[in-house]
Amino acid sequence: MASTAVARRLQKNFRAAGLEITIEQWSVLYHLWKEDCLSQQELCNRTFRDKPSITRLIDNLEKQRLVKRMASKTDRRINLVCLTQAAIELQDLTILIANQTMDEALVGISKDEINVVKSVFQRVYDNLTVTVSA
Amino acid sequence: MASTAVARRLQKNFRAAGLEITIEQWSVLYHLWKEDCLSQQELCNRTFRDKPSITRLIDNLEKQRLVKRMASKTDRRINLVCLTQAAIELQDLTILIANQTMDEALVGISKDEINVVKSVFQRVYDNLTVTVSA
DNA sequence: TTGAAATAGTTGCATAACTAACTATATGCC
DNA sequence: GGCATATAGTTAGTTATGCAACTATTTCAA
Repeated sequence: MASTAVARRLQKNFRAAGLEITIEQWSVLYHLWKEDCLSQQELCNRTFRDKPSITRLIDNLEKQRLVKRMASKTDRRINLVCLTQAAIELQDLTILIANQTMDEALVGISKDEINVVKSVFQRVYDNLTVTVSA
Repeated sequence: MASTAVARRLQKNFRAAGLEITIEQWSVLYHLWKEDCLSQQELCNRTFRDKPSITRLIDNLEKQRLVKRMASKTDRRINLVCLTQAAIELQDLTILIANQTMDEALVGISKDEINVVKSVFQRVYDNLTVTVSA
């Protein structure tokens, strides 16, 4: 319920600022702002989504002219997903809104507590996803 | 990513046990096991979902003959959602699987850490949803 | 070198979420 | 009594997720 509440609030704050992107689309853009022109597979890994989800998120981002698929020159199976100028211009405002939303959510919560939560979640993630090699 | 990993693992464990229910359906049943024959609105409140989501979850649960909508005798606007015998029989097994899944997820995590996480999430939830009355 | 297996991406189908608009019933004030 | 308003639930449209099956391309080993 807490995570749903945060997601709803972030979406609401995007809309209030006139931004027509979903938080899922934003999470893809976020990784492209850190490193542009990633393959769809690399976006799957970094956003923890499966391939069909990324295919359709990129479809919608392309419709909104926020990214473009570019064929890789070295491997013809690969699409590189690259930001458009419009998407580059969204970066500062959306990250500001995301930070403000986290501030709203984290009122009264200490750095130490946040670190405990992060550490617990990392271990939960590892418990369920790290495979032991023989 | 941690919460998605837990959700995926729980769904996988349900399937492995031959259970054809989604975790969203399970979360509705969970509240009905605690108190049967709730209105759809009450299920909205308890599961933190909106009304259309509950309408369709109940549609699907009815198709699978796990719940029945019964007209309220005191207020004709209200559907009471009641468990069938088949759903009552699912309770023990699914709660066992859910507990086992949490055990898998929480390996190496202390009670104190869990309490910090719960407390932080309660405050995040309150920060975003509790409205101050004048 | 050729053919099996691996990798990258897409499509189809089912379920679920959010918003907005809608119907039906109940409440309450004048 | 009658009308405005509130409440309970449904429907329609868009986006997103998971799974399975599919195509295209690359890799690698017999």
